[in-house]
Amino acid sequence: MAENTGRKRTTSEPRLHGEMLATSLLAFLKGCNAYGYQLSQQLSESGLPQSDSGTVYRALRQLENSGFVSSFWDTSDQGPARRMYSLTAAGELFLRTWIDALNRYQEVLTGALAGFDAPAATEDASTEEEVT
Amino acid sequence: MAENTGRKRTTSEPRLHGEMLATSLLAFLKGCNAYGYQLSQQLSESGLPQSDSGTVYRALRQLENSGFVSSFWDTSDQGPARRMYSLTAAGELFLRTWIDALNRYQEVLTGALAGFDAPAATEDASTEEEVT
DNA sequence: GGCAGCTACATGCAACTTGCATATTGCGCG
DNA sequence: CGCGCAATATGCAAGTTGCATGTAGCTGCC
Repeated sequence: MAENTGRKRTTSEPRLHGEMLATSLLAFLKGCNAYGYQLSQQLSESGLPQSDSGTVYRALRQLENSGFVSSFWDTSDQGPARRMYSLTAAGELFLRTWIDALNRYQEVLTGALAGFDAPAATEDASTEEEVT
Repeated sequence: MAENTGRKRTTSEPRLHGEMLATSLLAFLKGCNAYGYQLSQQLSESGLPQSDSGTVYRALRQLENSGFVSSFWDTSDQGPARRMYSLTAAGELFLRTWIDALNRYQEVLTGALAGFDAPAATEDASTEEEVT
């Protein structure tokens, strides 16, 4: 049974992944160093969509390959060894650049809504001016 | 020539794709109906990262499969037929929901920056300041 | 001791996505 | 007519992801 493995088209809730996951991780690492399990849990409590822990670990490895984070094995504490991650200078720069692009993106989205809520000749008419 | 097909790891600039591409398209369609070629060009001028036209066409088809846009062939004008897209009610709802999630996402990112510039008691902050 | 359960990380697999090149069709133009 | 643009579509290889599962170390508990 269960001949559906690795499905993507099911009706499961959306998951955080890709660049948004990567940059969220960078953002958390800017606050303080952390390891994967911890970051995975912070994401769960962040109000963002849920993320898969396997995807989180793989995202961290990719960020390391890209030089945006660095890691070392931490065996100083009890329990299984943890891979501690910290943000690099390149990672910080990338994060800032991303936030810039994000602002443009958000302008596109909210700009569309503004045009909707104020109908009446939304052709090329810039109706409102700055009235101070 | 060019025995590199389908590469991904080359040093090309980042491209807009995935959910951010999809929602940008929805946003543009909220302003007015349009066809793929047009949307692809609007994206080029939007200040967002570049996007591949093939990816744009496929994104529009997926949005249609998901019920977020609808389309019909427009042969009213000269030139090759165009597939005109328009936003559906479901698409509008999805767009609003996405924008909500986006705001949380942006709080995470900018919150990290703020916490960095103003370091002080985050969680379990060792409140041991200079106590003499 | 035995062993369930947690922490922490990792991976196999099928389905899905994507960048680039290329194909197709209809039209205007010199 | 041949050329190029407008407009859409697709083939392919490489990359990405959700889910399940596997590994290993430690703790609690009887």
